[in-house]
Amino acid sequence: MHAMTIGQLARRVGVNVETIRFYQRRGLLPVPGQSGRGGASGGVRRYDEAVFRRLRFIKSAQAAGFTLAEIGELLELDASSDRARARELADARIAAIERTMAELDTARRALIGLSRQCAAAGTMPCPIITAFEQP
Amino acid sequence: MHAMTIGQLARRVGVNVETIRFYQRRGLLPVPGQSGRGGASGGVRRYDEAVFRRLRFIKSAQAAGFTLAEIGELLELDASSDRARARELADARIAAIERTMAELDTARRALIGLSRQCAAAGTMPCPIITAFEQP
DNA sequence: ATAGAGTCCGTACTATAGTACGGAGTCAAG
DNA sequence: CTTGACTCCGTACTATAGTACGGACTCTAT
Repeated sequence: MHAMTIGQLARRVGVNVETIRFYQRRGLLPVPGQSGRGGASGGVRRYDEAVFRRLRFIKSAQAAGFTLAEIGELLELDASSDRARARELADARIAAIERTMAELDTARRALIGLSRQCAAAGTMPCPIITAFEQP
Repeated sequence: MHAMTIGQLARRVGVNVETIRFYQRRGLLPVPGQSGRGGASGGVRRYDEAVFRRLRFIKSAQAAGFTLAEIGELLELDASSDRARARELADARIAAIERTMAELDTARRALIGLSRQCAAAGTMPCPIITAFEQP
């Protein structure tokens, strides 16, 4: 199941081929050597399970809200096994997530109330619009 | 309290002067006429309460997760009083917020568990790193 | 009346996360 | 042995939301 081409890898993880190349340029993914038997540098690069897992790692971490820069750092920590720093990053991310969630919840409650008011005809200026004019 | 300069307006709302100019270019804020007594087009533009409220609206809506494009639409709806469309936008935003919150909560729970595991020394490969290698 | 702060305006640049394009080379099947 | 799909690589472009810069002008206070 290993030794995929870039296209197979991309399909398997559900990303664009160009995205993989972009991650390579950013140093997030290794660039395997070409398997052009002979010499110089011809041939198609082959990707193994390790790269697959690494790419999946990037996508999971991204879903957790890490930026590519932070993910890069996590990947380096993997090599250096600096657990304290990894925990630091995780804790910072948890705090950021909690702040974001609180903000989103405020906005959500406000919008739900507004949508209901708006649905109930009668009030003349649209409450959704006017609500945001307050501080 | 009205008839502010752009800098006063910016300070009052807590944005950069350049940001106001940017919103003007995007058509989100009106560009008042210059008050250069005389003629042509010299002088400093003056901003009144209406612009202040509009700018505050933009910032509030943005905090609720609306993009500038959506905010532009909301502002146009204000003029046309298309309540159904405003409600549509609000409801779409509520749904998007709820999806985001669910995702963030999943990530948050995962990170909390990982951070705890990582803190409890013993496990050799850092769990924060390895966890993201799973699907 | 002159200095200094602030404004006007256009253009250019930043960050983040990709997407798209085009030519050259490679690989597998018919 | 050629066709067609895929890959390689560099460069360029996209979207979103601003920031920064520089010269000319205006306004206010001393």
